[in-house]
Amino acid sequence: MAGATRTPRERWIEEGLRALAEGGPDAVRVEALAKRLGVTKGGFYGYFADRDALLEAMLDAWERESTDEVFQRIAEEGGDPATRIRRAGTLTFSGDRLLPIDLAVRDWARRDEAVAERLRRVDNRRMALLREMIGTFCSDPAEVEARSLIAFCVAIGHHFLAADHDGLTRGDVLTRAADLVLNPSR
Amino acid sequence: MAGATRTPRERWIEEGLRALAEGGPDAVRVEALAKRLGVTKGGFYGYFADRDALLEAMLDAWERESTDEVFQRIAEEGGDPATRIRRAGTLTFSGDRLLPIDLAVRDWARRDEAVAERLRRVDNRRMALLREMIGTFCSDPAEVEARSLIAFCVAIGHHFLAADHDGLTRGDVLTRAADLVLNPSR
DNA sequence: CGCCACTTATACGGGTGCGTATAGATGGCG
DNA sequence: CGCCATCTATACGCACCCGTATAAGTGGCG
Repeated sequence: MAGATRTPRERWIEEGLRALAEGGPDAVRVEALAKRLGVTKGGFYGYFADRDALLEAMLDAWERESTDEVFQRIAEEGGDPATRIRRAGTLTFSGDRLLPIDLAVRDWARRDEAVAERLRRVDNRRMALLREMIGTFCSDPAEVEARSLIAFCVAIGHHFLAADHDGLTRGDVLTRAADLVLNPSR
Repeated sequence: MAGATRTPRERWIEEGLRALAEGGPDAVRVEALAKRLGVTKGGFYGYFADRDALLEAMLDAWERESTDEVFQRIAEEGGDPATRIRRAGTLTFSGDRLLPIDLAVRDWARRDEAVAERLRRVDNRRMALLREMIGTFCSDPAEVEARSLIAFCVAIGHHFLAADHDGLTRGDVLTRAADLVLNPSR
């Protein structure tokens, strides 16, 4: 039918990331992506050797997007330490786009060593940012590391928690928790 | 070949949970389980209407095992608040058995509302325990909630983190983090 | 021992998905 | 206009998996 409308490589990657976010790696199926793109899988194998090649390309895109781009925007804008930490968290863990992908990758990494290696690179850059920020008000290196780990764990972990908070909203409790972790006087 | 060796319902559930822990819900396949059990799927449908029935039974078993049994053992043994929190964490999140299942269920719950509902029940019981323990040294309800959330998020979240700690081990940092969260003087 | 209930093996139809092969359609470019 | 590279549709073989039907094997019990 078509031939006019090209379906470039990037579109396959983007649709793959969407599938990953919604259903995990097992949901990334060539024929399903093709259907959502309105084409058949005919052209897919012109861009990718096989399904694994797509998964690699997806991880490449995710890794770049969730480190370089985020860090660039953090650097451009300014603000005090706590504000910058919150902004980094917002950029990475809020948008409807990156967050679900991030969570899916984390679960994926538990079963695939290559994915775990990529996640390590990403997380180490984020932890470096946290250390830098928290180091501005905390001098004990061990405590800096502990507070950084706590902040990171809360930012990610709360998405895996289903508990209620007895009248309080999750947002309320998170705000209070951030005060405890990111406030020198506590 | 056999007929002597029965493959009771519980064995299917157990093998299903193992598959869930290793590969997520999509890895729970009737024929694959049968192969690992050394039988064919012939007998499976005598115990379960279909694959979904097995998944339900698996979740039933997990829910009971990770609440009632853990809480019973916590109650039997004693100890001060912080010790009991740590013991609860140890029972649930350490053993090689329950932990991977727990993490897999958490990711599963992001995509299945019925699973999320079960997880909510489990997490609420765990949060209640945390509140009780932390309430013994902290009087502000909002702070109790915040500290409880932090403790829970760290216990779960650190398994989804791949960051290194610059000379320190993850265990070192976790110990320090626990001090910060579970210590009244901090 | 010999029957019966229970468990299991085997075979089948239907469905989905991967990767390949091949033919058809399109748009740019000479 | 007409050719060619590029993208696309279709069809195929293979493999996996679900759920069902049916036959064969086992142990317990009379």
